[in-house]
Amino acid sequence: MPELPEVETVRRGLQENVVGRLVVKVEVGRERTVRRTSREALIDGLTGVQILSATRRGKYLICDLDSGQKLMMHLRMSGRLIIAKPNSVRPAHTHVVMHLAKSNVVVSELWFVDPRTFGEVVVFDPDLIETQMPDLANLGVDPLIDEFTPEILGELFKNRRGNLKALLLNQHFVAGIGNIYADEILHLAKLRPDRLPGRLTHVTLSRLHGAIVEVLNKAVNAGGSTLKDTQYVDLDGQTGSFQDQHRVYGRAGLPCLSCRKGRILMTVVAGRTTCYCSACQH
DNA sequence: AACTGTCCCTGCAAGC
DNA sequence: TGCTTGCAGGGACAGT
Repeated sequence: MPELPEVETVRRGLQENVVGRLVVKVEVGRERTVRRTSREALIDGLTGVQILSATRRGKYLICDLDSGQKLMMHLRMSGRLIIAKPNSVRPAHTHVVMHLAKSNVVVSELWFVDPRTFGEVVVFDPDLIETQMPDLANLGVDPLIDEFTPEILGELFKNRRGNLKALLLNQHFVAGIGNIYADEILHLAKLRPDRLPGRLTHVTLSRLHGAIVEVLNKAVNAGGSTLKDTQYVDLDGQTGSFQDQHRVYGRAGLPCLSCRKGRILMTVVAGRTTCYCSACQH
């Protein structure tokens, strides 16, 4: 599933292939992908507009447009952004197509492909972010962009109920972590996913902080994770390779690669399938 | 206020 | 073999 490392890999592809291009034509297939506004709003907001930047916050992709508006794209479960030559055969579930020009020559198409249709594409006015994009406006700390220290993590977790995994998954605290990386982070930090976050010691908070930064950075360097069911690929259709470094996700019943004593258990925590080591996570 | 459960949607795999 | 069923999951929203 696209989480922070996959979205960052896609962002780099946008930087390379889309920034500086002029959108000359926009097609919207399924209206559900543009449900936050409308088909007309997306077409009007993008046609004849130049894309100036490609940034990321958590799992959100945001592009500055020369109209003063911003483009937001979210891949959610199964969304993919693909760069293609003009008039190529499109895969099933291609819901938005942007025709991109360089020096007034159409050079490529950007496809938003999304089988499960949870993803979305929207053009919004940055002055209205609080009302139009409350989820984006209230996003938590991005661990690879914002200042992020064990102390900041401690402040975020102070007096919280629930469990560690639920907090890691909550985008209002730390932004960008999904189910796979939450499990990998907790395993590296040697913390049980159902552990209560109330009074973590400074040492524990430092370990968790270090694990968040390390896992996310390593995954970005590996181009993200491509799983069997979701077929995540970057803008050029390349798969990621971090799945080869997963130590708990998808390894239920197998021995722990870290401590070599425990087995990887599969349970449900925070309503999500959760894998952790029976021996080395406390 | 802050947490948990349900829903949205499709493709795939397991089971009968 | 061919159907049905269940599961996967990010985030909004409803419920507690």
